[in-house]
Amino acid sequence: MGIRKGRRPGSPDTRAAILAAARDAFAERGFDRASIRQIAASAGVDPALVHHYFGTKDELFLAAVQAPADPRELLPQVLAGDREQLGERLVRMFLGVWDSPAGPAAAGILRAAVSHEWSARLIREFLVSQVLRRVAAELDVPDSDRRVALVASQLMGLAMARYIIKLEPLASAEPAWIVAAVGPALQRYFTGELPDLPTMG
Amino acid sequence: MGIRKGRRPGSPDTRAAILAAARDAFAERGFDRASIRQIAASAGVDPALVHHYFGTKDELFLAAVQAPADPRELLPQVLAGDREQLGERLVRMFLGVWDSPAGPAAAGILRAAVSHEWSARLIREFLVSQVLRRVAAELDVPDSDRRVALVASQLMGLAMARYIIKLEPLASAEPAWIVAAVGPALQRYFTGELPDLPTMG
DNA sequence: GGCAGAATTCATCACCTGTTGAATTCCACG
DNA sequence: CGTGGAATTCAACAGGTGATGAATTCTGCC
Repeated sequence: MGIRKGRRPGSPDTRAAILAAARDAFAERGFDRASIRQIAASAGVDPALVHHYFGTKDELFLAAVQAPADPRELLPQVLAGDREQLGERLVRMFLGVWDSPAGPAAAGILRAAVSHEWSARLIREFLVSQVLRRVAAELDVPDSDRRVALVASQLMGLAMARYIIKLEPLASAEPAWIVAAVGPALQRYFTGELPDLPTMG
Repeated sequence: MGIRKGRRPGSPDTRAAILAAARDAFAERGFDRASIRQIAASAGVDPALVHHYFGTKDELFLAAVQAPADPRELLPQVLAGDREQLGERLVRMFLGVWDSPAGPAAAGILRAAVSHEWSARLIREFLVSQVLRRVAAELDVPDSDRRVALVASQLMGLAMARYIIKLEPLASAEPAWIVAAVGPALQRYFTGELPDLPTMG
Protein backbone atom coordinates (compact mmCIF):
# COMPACT_ATOMS: atom_id res chain seq x y z
CA MET A 1 0.00 0.00 0.00
CA GLY A 2 1.01 3.59 -0.45
CA ILE A 3 3.37 4.79 -3.10
CA ARG A 4 6.19 2.38 -3.48
CA LYS A 5 9.69 3.29 -4.44
CA GLY A 6 11.34 2.45 -7.70
CA ARG A 7 10.27 2.72 -11.27
CA ARG A 8 6.55 2.86 -11.81
CA PRO A 9 4.79 0.64 -14.34
CA GLY A 10 3.29 1.97 -17.50
CA SER A 11 4.94 4.87 -19.25
CA PRO A 12 3.43 8.18 -18.28
CA ASP A 13 5.47 10.99 -19.70
CA THR A 14 6.45 12.33 -16.34
CA ARG A 15 9.05 14.66 -17.74
CA ALA A 16 6.46 16.51 -19.73
CA ALA A 17 4.16 16.67 -16.74
CA ILE A 18 6.89 18.28 -14.65
CA LEU A 19 7.60 20.74 -17.41
CA ALA A 20 3.94 21.67 -17.67
CA ALA A 21 3.62 22.09 -13.92
CA ALA A 22 6.74 24.22 -13.87
CA ARG A 23 5.42 26.36 -16.67
CA ASP A 24 2.20 26.99 -14.78
CA ALA A 25 3.95 27.68 -11.51
CA PHE A 26 6.48 30.09 -12.96
CA ALA A 27 3.78 31.86 -14.92
CA GLU A 28 1.41 32.52 -12.10
CA ARG A 29 3.76 32.84 -9.15
CA GLY A 30 6.99 34.10 -10.63
CA PHE A 31 10.41 32.57 -10.23
CA ASP A 32 10.93 33.15 -6.51
CA ARG A 33 7.57 32.09 -5.22
CA ALA A 34 7.40 29.03 -7.40
CA SER A 35 8.98 26.23 -5.39
CA ILE A 36 10.34 22.99 -6.73
CA ARG A 37 8.54 21.02 -4.06
CA GLN A 38 5.28 22.57 -5.11
CA ILE A 39 5.93 21.97 -8.78
CA ALA A 40 6.76 18.37 -7.98
CA ALA A 41 3.61 17.95 -5.93
CA SER A 42 1.56 19.50 -8.67
CA ALA A 43 3.01 16.96 -11.08
CA GLY A 44 2.40 14.12 -8.62
CA VAL A 45 6.07 13.41 -8.26
CA ASP A 46 8.96 13.58 -5.81
CA PRO A 47 10.99 16.81 -5.74
CA ALA A 48 14.17 14.87 -6.34
CA LEU A 49 12.82 13.73 -9.67
CA VAL A 50 12.64 17.31 -10.80
CA HIS A 51 16.31 17.67 -10.10
CA HIS A 52 16.95 14.38 -11.80
CA TYR A 53 15.49 15.53 -15.09
CA PHE A 54 16.33 19.22 -15.07
CA GLY A 55 19.26 20.13 -12.90
CA THR A 56 19.03 23.26 -10.82
CA LYS A 57 16.05 25.54 -10.45
CA ASP A 58 17.49 28.04 -12.89
CA GLU A 59 17.84 25.37 -15.52
CA LEU A 60 14.31 24.23 -14.90
CA PHE A 61 13.14 27.77 -15.43
CA LEU A 62 15.03 28.06 -18.68
CA ALA A 63 13.62 24.76 -19.88
CA ALA A 64 10.12 25.77 -18.86
CA VAL A 65 9.92 29.16 -20.48
CA GLN A 66 12.10 28.76 -23.51
CA ALA A 67 10.54 29.85 -26.75
CA PRO A 68 6.98 30.67 -25.78
CA ALA A 69 6.78 31.83 -29.38
CA ASP A 70 9.29 31.68 -32.16
CA PRO A 71 9.93 35.07 -33.72
CA ARG A 72 11.49 33.48 -36.77
CA GLU A 73 8.12 32.01 -37.51
CA LEU A 74 5.93 34.94 -36.57
CA LEU A 75 7.85 37.98 -37.70
CA PRO A 76 7.63 37.37 -41.44
CA GLN A 77 3.85 37.42 -41.23
CA VAL A 78 4.03 40.79 -39.58
CA LEU A 79 6.66 42.25 -41.86
CA ALA A 80 4.91 41.13 -45.03
CA GLY A 81 2.37 43.53 -46.45
CA ASP A 82 2.29 47.26 -46.74
CA ARG A 83 4.31 49.32 -44.34
CA GLU A 84 1.44 51.58 -43.46
CA GLN A 85 -0.30 48.95 -41.37
CA LEU A 86 2.77 47.43 -39.80
CA GLY A 87 1.74 48.77 -36.42
CA GLU A 88 -1.68 47.24 -36.45
CA ARG A 89 -0.42 43.87 -37.65
CA LEU A 90 2.17 43.83 -34.90
CA VAL A 91 -0.31 44.59 -32.14
CA ARG A 92 -2.66 41.94 -33.50
CA MET A 93 0.06 39.34 -33.47
CA PHE A 94 1.28 40.42 -30.06
CA LEU A 95 -2.16 40.05 -28.54
CA GLY A 96 -2.55 36.75 -30.34
CA VAL A 97 0.53 35.35 -28.68
CA TRP A 98 -0.39 36.59 -25.23
CA ASP A 99 -3.93 35.29 -25.49
CA SER A 100 -2.70 31.91 -26.68
CA PRO A 101 -1.48 29.00 -24.57
CA ALA A 102 1.95 30.59 -24.82
CA GLY A 103 0.68 33.60 -22.90
CA PRO A 104 1.33 32.30 -19.40
CA ALA A 105 4.89 31.42 -20.32
CA ALA A 106 5.41 34.92 -21.57
CA ALA A 107 4.00 36.24 -18.32
CA GLY A 108 6.44 34.04 -16.46
CA ILE A 109 9.37 35.45 -18.35
CA LEU A 110 8.18 38.99 -17.80
CA ARG A 111 7.64 38.37 -14.10
CA ALA A 112 11.08 36.87 -13.72
CA ALA A 113 12.69 39.62 -15.74
CA VAL A 114 11.52 42.17 -13.25
CA SER A 115 13.09 40.55 -10.21
CA HIS A 116 16.24 38.96 -11.58
CA GLU A 117 18.99 40.71 -13.41
CA TRP A 118 20.00 37.54 -15.23
CA SER A 119 16.46 37.11 -16.43
CA ALA A 120 16.23 40.73 -17.49
CA ARG A 121 19.38 40.13 -19.47
CA LEU A 122 17.70 37.09 -20.96
CA ILE A 123 14.66 38.96 -22.15
CA ARG A 124 16.80 41.86 -23.30
CA GLU A 125 19.03 39.68 -25.40
CA PHE A 126 16.02 37.89 -26.78
CA LEU A 127 14.29 41.12 -27.70
CA VAL A 128 17.33 42.78 -29.15
CA SER A 129 18.84 39.95 -31.14
CA GLN A 130 15.79 37.90 -32.05
CA VAL A 131 13.14 40.52 -32.59
CA LEU A 132 14.13 44.15 -32.64
CA ARG A 133 17.25 43.79 -34.73
CA ARG A 134 15.39 41.90 -37.42
CA VAL A 135 12.57 44.38 -37.54
CA ALA A 136 15.02 47.24 -37.61
CA ALA A 137 16.87 45.67 -40.50
CA GLU A 138 13.64 45.45 -42.42
CA LEU A 139 12.81 49.12 -41.99
CA ASP A 140 14.30 51.55 -44.43
CA VAL A 141 14.06 54.57 -42.19
CA PRO A 142 16.86 56.25 -40.23
CA ASP A 143 17.16 55.76 -36.47
CA SER A 144 15.59 52.35 -36.79
CA ASP A 145 17.07 51.10 -33.53
CA ARG A 146 15.50 53.94 -31.62
CA ARG A 147 12.21 53.36 -33.35
CA VAL A 148 12.01 49.69 -32.49
CA ALA A 149 12.93 50.41 -28.88
CA LEU A 150 9.99 52.79 -28.64
CA VAL A 151 7.77 50.14 -30.14
CA ALA A 152 9.05 47.63 -27.64
CA SER A 153 8.32 49.98 -24.77
CA GLN A 154 4.71 50.38 -25.82
CA LEU A 155 4.25 46.66 -26.25
CA MET A 156 5.81 45.88 -22.89
CA GLY A 157 3.53 48.43 -21.32
CA LEU A 158 0.55 46.88 -23.02
CA ALA A 159 1.49 43.47 -21.65
CA MET A 160 2.05 44.86 -18.18
CA ALA A 161 -1.20 46.79 -18.08
CA ARG A 162 -3.38 44.12 -19.62
CA TYR A 163 -1.93 40.88 -18.33
CA ILE A 164 0.05 41.63 -15.18
CA ILE A 165 -1.50 44.61 -13.47
CA LYS A 166 -4.84 43.92 -15.12
CA LEU A 167 -5.70 47.56 -15.47
CA GLU A 168 -9.25 48.15 -16.59
CA PRO A 169 -10.66 48.76 -19.10
CA LEU A 170 -7.58 47.53 -20.94
CA ALA A 171 -7.56 44.14 -19.29
CA SER A 172 -10.91 43.10 -20.68
CA ALA A 173 -10.96 45.16 -23.84
CA GLU A 174 -11.64 43.61 -27.22
CA PRO A 175 -8.43 42.76 -29.07
CA ALA A 176 -9.78 44.44 -32.19
CA TRP A 177 -10.24 47.68 -30.31
CA ILE A 178 -6.75 47.56 -28.88
CA VAL A 179 -5.35 46.92 -32.33
CA ALA A 180 -7.11 49.98 -33.66
CA ALA A 181 -6.10 52.10 -30.69
CA VAL A 182 -2.47 51.13 -30.25
CA GLY A 183 -1.61 50.22 -33.83
CA PRO A 184 -1.30 53.80 -35.08
CA ALA A 185 0.92 54.70 -32.13
CA LEU A 186 3.32 51.95 -33.15
CA GLN A 187 2.97 53.01 -36.74
CA ARG A 188 4.17 56.47 -35.86
CA TYR A 189 7.14 55.00 -34.01
CA PHE A 190 7.92 52.89 -37.05
CA THR A 191 7.52 55.31 -39.92
CA GLY A 192 6.34 58.65 -38.55
CA GLU A 193 8.22 61.78 -37.71
CA LEU A 194 10.54 61.52 -34.76
CA PRO A 195 12.63 64.26 -33.24
CA ASP A 196 16.27 64.55 -34.17
CA LEU A 197 18.78 63.62 -31.56
CA PRO A 198 19.30 66.59 -29.33
CA THR A 199 22.58 68.33 -29.91
CA MET A 200 24.41 68.75 -26.67
CA GLY A 201 25.26 72.21 -25.32
CA MET B 1 32.41 44.09 25.58
CA GLY B 2 30.76 43.69 22.25
CA ILE B 3 27.27 45.01 21.66
CA ARG B 4 25.32 45.05 24.86
CA LYS B 5 21.61 44.59 25.17
CA GLY B 6 19.19 47.27 26.12
CA ARG B 7 18.68 50.80 25.05
CA ARG B 8 21.66 52.44 23.52
CA PRO B 9 22.87 55.89 24.60
CA GLY B 10 22.57 58.91 22.43
CA SER B 11 19.63 59.27 20.12
CA PRO B 12 20.37 57.99 16.64
CA ASP B 13 17.20 57.93 14.62
CA THR B 14 17.22 54.20 14.17
CA ARG B 15 13.70 54.08 12.85
CA ALA B 16 14.62 56.26 9.93
CA ALA B 17 17.73 54.21 9.28
CA ILE B 18 15.66 51.04 9.09
CA LEU B 19 13.22 52.71 6.76
CA ALA B 20 16.02 53.87 4.50
CA ALA B 21 17.62 50.45 4.45
CA ALA B 22 14.25 48.88 3.68
CA ARG B 23 13.68 51.32 0.87
CA ASP B 24 17.01 50.46 -0.69
CA ALA B 25 16.54 46.75 -0.27
CA PHE B 26 13.03 46.65 -1.69
CA ALA B 27 14.05 48.86 -4.58
CA GLU B 28 17.00 46.88 -5.75
CA ARG B 29 16.03 43.35 -4.78
CA GLY B 30 12.25 43.36 -4.87
CA PHE B 31 9.91 42.25 -2.12
CA ASP B 32 10.76 38.56 -2.01
CA ARG B 33 14.50 38.73 -2.15
CA ALA B 34 14.75 41.53 0.33
CA SER B 35 15.00 39.90 3.75
CA ILE B 36 14.28 41.50 7.07
CA ARG B 37 17.50 40.14 8.50
CA GLN B 38 19.44 41.76 5.74
CA ILE B 39 17.63 45.05 6.08
CA ALA B 40 18.33 44.97 9.79
CA ALA B 41 21.98 44.20 9.24
CA SER B 42 22.23 46.96 6.69
CA ALA B 43 20.81 49.34 9.27
CA GLY B 44 23.16 48.01 11.96
CA VAL B 45 20.33 46.68 14.05
CA ASP B 46 18.71 43.50 15.28
CA PRO B 47 15.99 41.96 13.11
CA ALA B 48 13.57 41.99 16.01
CA LEU B 49 13.80 45.76 16.11
CA VAL B 50 12.44 45.94 12.62
CA HIS B 51 9.39 44.03 13.76
CA HIS B 52 9.19 46.22 16.81
CA TYR B 53 8.85 49.39 14.78
CA PHE B 54 6.99 48.18 11.73
CA GLY B 55 5.01 45.05 12.30
CA THR B 56 5.02 42.44 9.58
CA LYS B 57 7.08 42.46 6.42
CA ASP B 58 4.13 43.58 4.35
CA GLU B 59 3.61 46.56 6.63
CA LEU B 60 7.28 47.42 6.40
CA PHE B 61 7.00 47.37 2.64
CA LEU B 62 4.01 49.65 2.71
CA ALA B 63 5.79 52.03 5.03
CA ALA B 64 8.92 51.97 2.90
CA VAL B 65 7.42 52.63 -0.49
CA GLN B 66 4.47 54.80 0.31
CA ALA B 67 4.17 57.94 -1.72
CA PRO B 68 7.32 58.03 -3.78
CA ALA B 69 5.65 61.01 -5.36
CA ASP B 70 2.42 62.76 -4.54
CA PRO B 71 0.10 63.04 -7.53
CA ARG B 72 -1.92 65.73 -5.81
CA GLU B 73 1.14 67.88 -5.98
CA LEU B 74 2.41 66.96 -9.40
CA LEU B 75 -0.71 66.53 -11.48
CA PRO B 76 -1.83 70.17 -11.47
CA GLN B 77 1.45 71.20 -13.05
CA VAL B 78 0.85 68.72 -15.82
CA LEU B 79 -2.80 69.54 -16.35
CA ALA B 80 -2.23 73.30 -16.42
CA GLY B 81 -1.44 74.78 -19.81
CA ASP B 82 -2.76 74.07 -23.24
CA ARG B 83 -4.18 70.66 -23.98
CA GLU B 84 -2.13 70.21 -27.09
CA GLN B 85 1.06 69.60 -25.16
CA LEU B 86 -0.39 67.56 -22.35
CA GLY B 87 1.41 64.48 -23.58
CA GLU B 88 4.84 66.05 -23.60
CA ARG B 89 4.39 67.62 -20.19
CA LEU B 90 3.32 64.28 -18.76
CA VAL B 91 6.31 62.41 -20.14
CA ARG B 92 8.63 65.11 -18.88
CA MET B 93 7.20 64.87 -15.39
CA PHE B 94 7.20 61.10 -15.46
CA LEU B 95 10.86 60.97 -16.36
CA GLY B 96 11.56 63.61 -13.75
CA VAL B 97 10.09 61.47 -11.00
CA TRP B 98 11.88 58.31 -12.10
CA ASP B 99 15.19 60.07 -12.42
CA SER B 100 14.80 61.64 -9.00
CA PRO B 101 15.61 60.12 -5.60
CA ALA B 102 12.06 58.78 -5.65
CA GLY B 103 12.90 56.64 -8.67
CA PRO B 104 14.22 53.60 -6.79
CA ALA B 105 11.10 53.53 -4.64
CA ALA B 106 8.99 53.55 -7.76
CA ALA B 107 11.06 50.72 -9.14
CA GLY B 108 10.46 48.82 -5.91
CA ILE B 109 6.73 49.21 -6.22
CA LEU B 110 6.79 48.14 -9.84
CA ARG B 111 8.93 45.12 -9.03
CA ALA B 112 6.62 44.08 -6.23
CA ALA B 113 3.53 44.66 -8.33
CA VAL B 114 4.72 42.10 -10.81
CA SER B 115 5.14 39.28 -8.33
CA HIS B 116 2.38 39.90 -5.81
CA GLU B 117 -1.27 40.17 -6.53
CA TRP B 118 -1.84 42.32 -3.48
CA SER B 119 0.83 44.68 -4.64
CA ALA B 120 -0.56 44.76 -8.15
CA ARG B 121 -3.84 45.68 -6.58
CA LEU B 122 -2.03 48.40 -4.68
CA ILE B 123 -0.52 49.98 -7.75
CA ARG B 124 -3.75 49.54 -9.66
CA GLU B 125 -5.79 51.30 -7.02
CA PHE B 126 -3.19 54.01 -6.80
CA LEU B 127 -3.15 54.54 -10.53
CA VAL B 128 -6.88 54.41 -10.97
CA SER B 129 -8.06 56.46 -8.05
CA GLN B 130 -5.16 58.84 -7.53
CA VAL B 131 -3.97 59.50 -11.05
CA LEU B 132 -6.04 58.25 -13.92
CA ARG B 133 -9.43 59.21 -12.57
CA ARG B 134 -8.31 62.75 -11.95
CA VAL B 135 -6.79 63.13 -15.35
CA ALA B 136 -9.86 61.61 -16.94
CA ALA B 137 -12.09 64.05 -15.10
CA GLU B 138 -10.05 66.90 -16.45
CA LEU B 139 -10.38 65.79 -20.04
CA ASP B 140 -13.47 66.84 -21.94
CA VAL B 141 -13.36 64.07 -24.49
CA PRO B 142 -15.48 60.93 -24.63
CA ASP B 143 -14.04 57.56 -23.61
CA SER B 144 -11.70 59.29 -21.21
CA ASP B 145 -11.21 56.17 -19.07
CA ARG B 146 -10.03 54.20 -22.05
CA ARG B 147 -7.74 57.00 -23.11
CA VAL B 148 -6.01 57.28 -19.78
CA ALA B 149 -5.57 53.52 -19.62
CA LEU B 150 -3.75 53.64 -22.93
CA VAL B 151 -1.59 56.44 -21.62
CA ALA B 152 -0.82 54.43 -18.51
CA SER B 153 0.20 51.45 -20.61
CA GLN B 154 2.70 53.50 -22.59
CA LEU B 155 4.15 55.03 -19.44
CA MET B 156 4.46 51.68 -17.71
CA GLY B 157 6.19 50.33 -20.76
CA LEU B 158 8.55 53.26 -20.77
CA ALA B 159 9.44 52.62 -17.14
CA MET B 160 9.92 48.92 -17.76
CA ALA B 161 12.08 49.39 -20.83
CA ARG B 162 14.19 52.22 -19.48
CA TYR B 163 14.54 51.44 -15.79
CA ILE B 164 13.88 47.74 -15.29
CA ILE B 165 14.92 45.91 -18.43
CA LYS B 166 17.34 48.69 -19.36
CA LEU B 167 16.72 48.33 -23.05
CA GLU B 168 19.06 50.36 -25.17
CA PRO B 169 19.03 52.93 -26.62
CA LEU B 170 16.07 53.90 -24.44
CA ALA B 171 17.86 53.30 -21.18
CA SER B 172 20.47 55.96 -21.77
CA ALA B 173 18.55 58.27 -24.04
CA GLU B 174 18.27 61.97 -23.29
CA PRO B 175 15.05 62.80 -21.44
CA ALA B 176 14.38 65.62 -23.90
CA TRP B 177 14.48 63.22 -26.79
CA ILE B 178 12.12 60.78 -25.08
CA VAL B 179 9.74 63.62 -24.33
CA ALA B 180 9.68 64.58 -27.98
CA ALA B 181 9.33 61.00 -29.15
CA VAL B 182 6.74 59.66 -26.72
CA GLY B 183 4.84 62.86 -25.97
CA PRO B 184 2.89 62.92 -29.23
CA ALA B 185 1.90 59.28 -28.79
CA LEU B 186 0.36 60.13 -25.43
CA GLN B 187 -1.17 63.23 -26.96
CA ARG B 188 -2.97 61.11 -29.50
CA TYR B 189 -4.25 58.85 -26.75
CA PHE B 190 -5.47 61.89 -24.87
CA THR B 191 -7.10 63.97 -27.56
CA GLY B 192 -6.63 62.23 -30.90
CA GLU B 193 -8.92 60.02 -32.87
CA LEU B 194 -9.62 56.65 -31.34
CA PRO B 195 -11.68 53.84 -32.78
CA ASP B 196 -15.25 53.40 -31.66
CA LEU B 197 -16.03 50.47 -29.48
CA PRO B 198 -16.49 47.47 -31.69
CA THR B 199 -20.09 46.40 -32.00
CA MET B 200 -20.41 42.74 -31.26
CA GLY B 201 -21.73 40.30 -33.81
C1' DG C 1 16.48 58.73 43.59
C1' DG C 2 13.19 55.78 41.86
C1' DC C 3 10.14 54.14 38.45
C1' DA C 4 7.52 53.65 33.96
C1' DG C 5 8.23 52.96 29.55
C1' DA C 6 10.80 52.94 25.36
C1' DA C 7 14.72 50.94 22.79
C1' DT C 8 17.35 47.18 21.82
C1' DT C 9 19.11 42.50 21.75
C1' DC C 10 19.06 37.35 22.50
C1' DA C 11 17.57 33.04 21.90
C1' DT C 12 14.55 30.64 19.87
C1' DC C 13 10.43 28.37 17.07
C1' DA C 14 8.37 26.41 13.23
C1' DC C 15 8.70 26.26 8.60
C1' DC C 16 10.15 26.22 3.92
C1' DT C 17 13.86 26.28 0.63
C1' DG C 18 17.10 23.90 -2.99
C1' DT C 19 19.93 20.07 -3.23
C1' DT C 20 22.16 15.56 -2.68
C1' DG C 21 23.05 10.51 -2.23
C1' DA C 22 21.53 6.24 -1.51
C1' DA C 23 18.00 2.86 -1.94
C1' DT C 24 14.46 0.60 -4.47
C1' DT C 25 11.77 -1.02 -8.38
C1' DC C 26 10.80 -1.68 -12.97
C1' DC C 27 11.82 -2.19 -18.11
C1' DA C 28 14.50 -3.68 -22.14
C1' DC C 29 17.83 -6.22 -24.00
C1' DG C 30 20.93 -10.14 -24.28
C1' DC D 1 16.84 -15.85 -17.02
C1' DG D 2 20.02 -12.24 -15.77
C1' DT D 3 21.84 -7.96 -15.83
C1' DG D 4 22.45 -3.00 -16.59
C1' DG D 5 20.44 1.09 -16.61
C1' DA D 6 16.62 4.21 -16.16
C1' DA D 7 12.85 5.92 -13.23
C1' DT D 8 11.40 7.01 -8.91
C1' DT D 9 11.25 7.71 -4.00
C1' DC D 10 13.14 8.35 0.82
C1' DA D 11 15.61 10.62 4.10
C1' DA D 12 18.26 13.96 5.25
C1' DC D 13 21.40 18.24 5.26
C1' DA D 14 22.45 22.90 5.66
C1' DG D 15 20.72 27.17 5.43
C1' DG D 16 17.59 30.93 5.25
C1' DT D 17 12.96 32.88 6.45
C1' DG D 18 9.54 35.66 9.23
C1' DA D 19 8.05 35.99 13.67
C1' DT D 20 7.71 35.92 18.92
C1' DG D 21 8.54 36.62 23.85
C1' DA D 22 11.49 37.49 27.34
C1' DA D 23 15.45 39.84 29.04
C1' DT D 24 18.22 43.89 29.50
C1' DT D 25 19.57 48.72 29.46
C1' DC D 26 18.85 53.27 28.90
C1' DT D 27 16.04 57.88 29.14
C1' DG D 28 12.82 61.05 31.05
C1' DC D 29 9.80 62.33 34.36
C1' DC D 30 8.08 63.04 39.09
